[in-house]
Amino acid sequence: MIDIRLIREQTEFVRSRLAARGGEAHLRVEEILECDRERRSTETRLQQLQSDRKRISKEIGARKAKGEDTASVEAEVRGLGEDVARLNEASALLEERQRDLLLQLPNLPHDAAPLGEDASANPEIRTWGNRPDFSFSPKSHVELGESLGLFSFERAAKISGSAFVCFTGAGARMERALLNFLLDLHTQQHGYQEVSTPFVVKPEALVGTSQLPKFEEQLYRCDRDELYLAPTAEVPVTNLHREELLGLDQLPVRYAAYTPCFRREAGSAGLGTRGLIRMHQFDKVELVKIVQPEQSFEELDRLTADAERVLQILGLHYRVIELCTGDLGFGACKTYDIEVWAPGQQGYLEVSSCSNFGDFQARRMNLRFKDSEGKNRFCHTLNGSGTALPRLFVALLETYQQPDGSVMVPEPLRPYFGAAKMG
RNA sequence: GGUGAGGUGGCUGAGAGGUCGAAAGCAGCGCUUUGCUAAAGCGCCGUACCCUUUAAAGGUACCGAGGGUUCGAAUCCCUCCCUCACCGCCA
Repeated sequence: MIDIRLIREQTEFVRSRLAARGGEAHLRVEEILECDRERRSTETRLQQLQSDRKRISKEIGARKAKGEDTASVEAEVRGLGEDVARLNEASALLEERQRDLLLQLPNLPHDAAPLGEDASANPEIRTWGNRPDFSFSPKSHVELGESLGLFSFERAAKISGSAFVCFTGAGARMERALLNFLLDLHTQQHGYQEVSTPFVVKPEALVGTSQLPKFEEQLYRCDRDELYLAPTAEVPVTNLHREELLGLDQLPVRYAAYTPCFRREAGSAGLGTRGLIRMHQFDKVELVKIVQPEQSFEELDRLTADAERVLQILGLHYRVIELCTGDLGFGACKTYDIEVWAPGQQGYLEVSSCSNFGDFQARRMNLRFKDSEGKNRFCHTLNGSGTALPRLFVALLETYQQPDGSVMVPEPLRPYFGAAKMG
């Protein structure tokens, strides 16, 4: 959520930053300011009336204490009550409307974010490793996995429909191996604390991290209980500290968490044809940080490096791109995507998206800290995948496939997987 | 699911229709005194919003949430949420 005072006082700056995203957000600014003006003038009138009422009521108390008659004064103040109630209602309505409008507004891109309209304008920041050479034509993970009996889409479809998968045998074991490998790496070598949260969350939590109110159609909802399936661990983990006032000594908070992620993928066509790449449910290890504002960009670089380390250890070629203003997610002010090379796809797959949200989420969830001068300020929040499991699985299968259709397991995974190859 | 007890500032905890934004204690900040890994005394010390300015002053609201009664609600009434205890059910 953007600070209404910033919008009020630096209107042109806000408008131009929003315009850099493309879309229509910047066209809403005038509407918000109009609502803000009306709200404030209503509040001022209300408060004047309340002040009058309070003064007179105190006088009544004082007179009664002296045993004087107060009937005439009471009659005088009685009429005020209705006016107060009316203005109170109007003011509450305007405040709610202003909040709704602000919740619909995306974050301002960071000043240094590259300008651009869409993904084609995302600059490549760096690459690591090289595309592997094959003496044969590399197969897709779908073909490899199904012939090795690692997973089945057909069986998953029987129980849950399309775009679900059931890992089986060595595939199920590899999923579990990757999970343990990732959590161990981040908690033992990168300084994250492991948390295991509920997977089902309240709407307030989703408002806090900004999936709601705008992206409701992407979420699985349990209507009877007003709960949603978490689309990413970002939601439960960041909201762990909602409505809190943290001490400086508690920062930075660094969490690593495994959760399944549930996404309706409404509007995505041809979902079922791409194997493990886009599914309604997938596993992910997420990294989340809550930090002081002064440190958030440095922490973003470290977060990205921590996620990259996964691919380096597994020997997978990847590149890092930065999202341009037009491709930036709703709540992010700066984002790096990590894309791993998938030989069977002859393309890069996004396995991690590392973002700094500035105080955008913290304002929504009222997450603050007490700074060294004793002032309460909003924290900055960050998150990034460390990493998504199925796409990592895809890259491993396609990168380490052998001519005979078996797949070598990279050395660091062997203790977790329990064997040197699949098949 | 049932019964009971509770939800008050960063924390602990009083208050039971008017002078209560709310005692006291702890923590924190400042000063004083004495001195070595500290003690005592005094003072300050909630948040949000509004107005005016951006320095200070002022105003309004906030005692789990939302309604109601009243000239006036932390205090009385209703609904809901949460916490704790016991019982029931159950991985």
